Amino acid sequence: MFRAPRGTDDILPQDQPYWRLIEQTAEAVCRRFGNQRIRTPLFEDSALFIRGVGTGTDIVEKEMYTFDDRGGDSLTLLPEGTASVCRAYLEHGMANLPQPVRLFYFTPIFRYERPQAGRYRQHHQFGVEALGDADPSTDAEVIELGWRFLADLGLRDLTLYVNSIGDHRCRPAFVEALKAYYLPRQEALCQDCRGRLHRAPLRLLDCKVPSCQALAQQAPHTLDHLCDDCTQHWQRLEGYLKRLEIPHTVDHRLVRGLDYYTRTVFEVKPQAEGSQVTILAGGRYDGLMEELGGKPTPGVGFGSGIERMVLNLKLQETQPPDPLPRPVVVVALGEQARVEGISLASRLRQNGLAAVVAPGSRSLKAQLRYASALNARYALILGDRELEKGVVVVRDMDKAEQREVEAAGVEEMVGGGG
RNA sequence: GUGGGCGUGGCCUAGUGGUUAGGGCGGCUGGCUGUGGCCCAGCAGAUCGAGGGUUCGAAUCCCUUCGCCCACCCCA
Repeated sequence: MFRAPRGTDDILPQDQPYWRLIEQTAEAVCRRFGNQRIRTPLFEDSALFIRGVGTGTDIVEKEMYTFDDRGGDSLTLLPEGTASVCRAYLEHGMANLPQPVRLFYFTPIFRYERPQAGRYRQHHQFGVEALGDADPSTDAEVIELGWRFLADLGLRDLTLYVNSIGDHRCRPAFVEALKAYYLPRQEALCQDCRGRLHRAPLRLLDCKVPSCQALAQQAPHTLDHLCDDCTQHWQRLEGYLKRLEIPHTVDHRLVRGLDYYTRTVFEVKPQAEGSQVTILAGGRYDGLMEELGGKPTPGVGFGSGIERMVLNLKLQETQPPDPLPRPVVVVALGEQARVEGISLASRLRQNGLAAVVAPGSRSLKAQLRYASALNARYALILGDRELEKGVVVVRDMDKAEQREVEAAGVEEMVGGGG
């Protein structure tokens, strides 16, 4: 027996209402904010991600699905969404459009990691990017978009965490300050953190080991080490968020895993305790375009995990609307009637109704049972008698009433019930 | 990569060494020779994840392996 590969999932019909709700909500919010949809390929030149995401990151070091195609090119399944969108921006000269260019996308994301609750090797993200504007009002706009999206979805008890991690000018000094703080305290760090001290010092701040958390509490704050421009950017952003009445918590220990972030970073988590719970996260990435070979172009955006939103909707017992129409089921007795039944169903569908033909070679009883199981509004019964008289028996499955109707008049009879 | 839990028909599950592995849901058929939902009956469907071992005898005990889940790492 074949099974879906580890860490992948079939999204079955019963879950589609959740997905539809999320996608429709996202699209509606984007429309209101003036963001347009973009679809990029599922794989890209491997170098795009190596350059964009950063060579030191776990994603690049051990999580990418990379392969050589038959022409010898190294390709990689998207491990995140932003790099592709930036590539498209540069490739299509979007710098010539009014800035910022506001985009959104839905895409599968592939990362080779051990699956667990809320984490998959293939998951799906709704992402938003605003490209070409460095002003903090754009950060605020993107955060507002994400916040409205989650609110419209009906997710409750969410917390928005924000922080600024500075830019290429002030971050090096902060990292030095951080090291200066931690070096004399190495003894107290967990094994992982001793390694981080040299490889990824910022990550010391969000270690979950209690002893490390205690140290992180006292560690230098990024906000105290920002350069003037970054400070001003941060203060203006906070002002906008307050004016927009978007509740947020400043989290000094919020850093992000991808190298390209500058200044603003943010994350949204539900109250529920757990680890794989971030449902939306993003930030500003002013150096990314240049890194990808384009002219320096600022950008800010976020990604949100659709599976995690489905998870949370289910946890809080939100019932998504399920607009499945109740079908009309055609019940045919005998081959002659079947031919007519198939054509009758076809006519109904062309008139916009949902119509299915019950499986043949079954008794009337069994076909009606089938209609019942499909939650049919009407059963249309066709047998030799009806064929002779040129009628169809229309059975109302809810009222358990039925009557003969001229074959030509069936649509009207049944039209309102779909 | 590391640690823990769990693997019995499509789904849920009983069964902790002893005759043909039991039940529920779901599926199909029948209970009217042209009438559903309830009820009743029947049928199909499991080499008890796989391999090896212990034993007169293994779903049950031991070993190995694979898979799933959860957690760490990291992330949406």
